[in-house]
Amino acid sequence: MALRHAVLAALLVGDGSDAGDTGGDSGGRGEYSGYQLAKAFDIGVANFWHALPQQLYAELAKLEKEGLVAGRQVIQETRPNKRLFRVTDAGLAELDAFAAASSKPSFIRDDLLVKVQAADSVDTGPVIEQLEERASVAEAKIELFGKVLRKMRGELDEEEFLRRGERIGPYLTCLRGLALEQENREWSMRVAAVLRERRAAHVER
Amino acid sequence: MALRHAVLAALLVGDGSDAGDTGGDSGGRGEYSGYQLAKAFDIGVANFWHALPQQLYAELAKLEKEGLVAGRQVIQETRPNKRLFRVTDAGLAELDAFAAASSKPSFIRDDLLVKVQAADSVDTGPVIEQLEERASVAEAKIELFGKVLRKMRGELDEEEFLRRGERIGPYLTCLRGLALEQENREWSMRVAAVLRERRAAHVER
DNA sequence: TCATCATAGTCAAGAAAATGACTATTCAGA
DNA sequence: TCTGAATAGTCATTTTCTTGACTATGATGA
Repeated sequence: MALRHAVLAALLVGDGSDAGDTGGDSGGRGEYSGYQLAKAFDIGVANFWHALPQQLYAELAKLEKEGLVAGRQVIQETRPNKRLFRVTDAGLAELDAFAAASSKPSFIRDDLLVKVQAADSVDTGPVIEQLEERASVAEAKIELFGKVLRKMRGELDEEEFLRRGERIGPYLTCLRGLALEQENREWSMRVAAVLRERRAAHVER
Repeated sequence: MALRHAVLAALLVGDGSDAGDTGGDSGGRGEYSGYQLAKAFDIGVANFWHALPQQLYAELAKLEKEGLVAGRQVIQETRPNKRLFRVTDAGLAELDAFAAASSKPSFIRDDLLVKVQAADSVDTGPVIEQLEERASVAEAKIELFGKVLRKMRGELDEEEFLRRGERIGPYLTCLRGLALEQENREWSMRVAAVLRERRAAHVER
């Protein structure tokens, strides 16, 4: 019972879609199809919540049945039809209650760290490769986040934006993603270097 | 099929136990009871792999059935009897294969980040409290990790240890945990401050 | 023209994980 | 003497996740 809140939070951000009707302010609430949501999840929310598209579709269906989101069919001619969802007032109330309740400790699971933990007992060759691969993926994400952040804050500088901007939630979580990936890159590169040196020393010996 | 590798990696570290027999080198492999493993997981492995005690017991039983770990009964008079497990050669081979295979992308899930993402639409009061709570928990972990790292490297300084120390895997993962918690603390404090300021501005308005 | 990508989903089986309760014993402290 | 914490586990139910399919259409590129 927790993916639901991530979905609600992601839906709230709204916009970023190419959905025709920009008319009618819905109280800062956006509209997404399951498909769009899946993509938004991938780049934004994935920094703190991982989920597969199938889960999102299933969760949206459940949320609709419970009245926390409202869906409407959009018939398209050039594309398959889709259903757009927006958060209802009940959904907003649910999110508010969630925010007030105590948080579960954060949950992490990382194969690569397990491999590093076992580095003294296994062949480090492939592990080094994976660390370098990860560092370069992190690098790419860092650039992406930089762009996303610049776009979100527009003309304002960061301090200014955080003080007066409307809708800073996604900005703050994106900052976290950025810091995480920077840390990820630093650590991966350092560990790769350490393991490489030790391999070299081992061969010479 | 992945918790198993985290368990194997954790078992390899070994030692830290008060088990009587320190005689007989087992090739750098330690021995743990399920109970001890659960505690070791909590402080060490939990930085990159979260698991409940029940899962560990279940996984140890499976691993034993498959011959990847070997258990032996230890009869105790002052305490309930226990079973100690050590990784077998087959277990080591399994870990090695795992290390060589490609890694799944890391998996993260964090309630508090979901709340921050929704910060523009919910009451931020409780969220601020939770952020501050998290910062202080992170602070405590930072100190703990500092101690653990100092203990692991002994007399040597870090560079020296990473070059010549035996068993650096757990050290490297602990470094990661440290960096993660530092980042966690910085971010939590900053976000709490930003949200506080905005609340204040909102009231004045 | 054929292949493949992007859009927009749905379904079902099986593995894994979370939850919550339950059994025992010993030791320390109120 | 009673309570509660630490040690050392086990069991069963439910929920959640993962895996791997399958259905369509339109646009893009070779």
